[in-house]
Amino acid sequence: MTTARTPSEQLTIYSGLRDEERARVDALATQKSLQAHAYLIHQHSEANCIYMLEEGVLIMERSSASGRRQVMAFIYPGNFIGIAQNEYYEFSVKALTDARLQEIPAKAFITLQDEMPALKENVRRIGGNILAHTLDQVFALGQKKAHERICFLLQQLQDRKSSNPAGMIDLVMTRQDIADYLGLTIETVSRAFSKLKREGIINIHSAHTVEILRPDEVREMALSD
Amino acid sequence: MTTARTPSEQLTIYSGLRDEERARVDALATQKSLQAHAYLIHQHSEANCIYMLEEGVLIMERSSASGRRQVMAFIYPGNFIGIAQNEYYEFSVKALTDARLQEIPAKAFITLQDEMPALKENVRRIGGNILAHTLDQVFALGQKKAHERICFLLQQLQDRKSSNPAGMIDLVMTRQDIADYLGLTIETVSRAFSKLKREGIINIHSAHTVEILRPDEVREMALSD
DNA sequence: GCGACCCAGTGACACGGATCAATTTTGCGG
DNA sequence: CCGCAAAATTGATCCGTGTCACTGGGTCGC
Repeated sequence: MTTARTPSEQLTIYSGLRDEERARVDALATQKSLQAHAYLIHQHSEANCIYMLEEGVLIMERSSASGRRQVMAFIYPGNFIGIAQNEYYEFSVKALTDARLQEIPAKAFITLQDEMPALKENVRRIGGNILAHTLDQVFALGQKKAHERICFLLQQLQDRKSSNPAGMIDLVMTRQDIADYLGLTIETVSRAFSKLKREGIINIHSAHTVEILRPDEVREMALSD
Repeated sequence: MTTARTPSEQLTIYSGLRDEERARVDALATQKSLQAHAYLIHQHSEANCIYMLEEGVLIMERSSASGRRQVMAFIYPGNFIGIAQNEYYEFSVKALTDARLQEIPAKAFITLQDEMPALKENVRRIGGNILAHTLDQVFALGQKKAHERICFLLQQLQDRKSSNPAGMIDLVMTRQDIADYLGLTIETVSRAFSKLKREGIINIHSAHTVEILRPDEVREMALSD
């Protein structure tokens, strides 16, 4: 979803649940941890579990037979995986950093929703947010130029609570990951960053740390409505 | 979703419901009809209803302040609108032809799901299909060349039961609609069609009727995994 | 501390798609 | 059936991004 639609308090499956209800959800969950570069999900595998990320950053990607790769999302703490899934995952999920997450069996989770309307409602809304995010991405890929797509990404990262204050953004992912997320090549990503820096819109402290100097212009270019 | 994932029988909110359950859903619905070019939904309006299309073809689009337009989907009979929506619609929906649809108040529909797990499950799966479709579109826009995107669209239209037999496809939409769906210009769309025709992959009977001559090659180019 | 490797940045050039312009075709109202 | 307007096609040219090649910098292992 775009910035304006993002509520300041993060929506989770627990939102608005009573303590005993939370306990029932927690009872289904098991802790899981993941090392950097390890895979959590392989494309086309059965969608047996849903996941909630607690710490670290993951990347969701799809690769085609012809070897092309599209990054669908970067996943940050508080985000969910597999919540709007049918029989099979249609993407892989890999850790960019060491990560810690909760794993919940999909079947049991779905059953539990039948008894807990509040939980069902949370899931529904999370699903809505995921779709909204994906539609924003469609707009960016279909309509935006390279430097605007970069702003689209920067704005998304900025909007996540995990980002540092004062417009400093930590780019955990590589240029290749960014390129595959935005439908560009690494060279074009690099040049777009340079262009934004030349124009004084951002500052590049290191390849993985950029600072937004003119947030209004970044937001303007990122917008899709 | 891609072809392989499309079940031959169409998933609706009624799938697997008992007669008396269907009746309860139907009790919420009101018939609505729409003339060609009329709007059903305006971007940013409150998401009060969900819709099921019974007849005709609709287009789902988003326009930005800068005047750019992205078509998110073409909607055919049996498809749903607004089922994975949060507070506001983030797109407009317009009729391409005269259309007839069922309108169901969102609030009541959500409440009804609390009492009917089978209904809830249908909605969940429809939501999953919508997301899958949107992820396919992300892949196409991010990774595919013009003529491959055209095949992507042709394959989608082919997969809908409403299309005529034997590879004949009726393009209800204009070249501009196609261009805005695929992130191209009308000229590029036109040239891509010509190229596919030149190569003997399709035949163009009229601007709005194309025939797929080599279905395997079309599918191959349309695939995203 | 040195070399190897990986990642990022940049320049030269190529190419696909956008833009601009002209023409043809289609669809529709009279 | 004719005439007009809108839609689609086609050609010429331009521009943004991709491709290829090279360089620099950071990191890790030895």
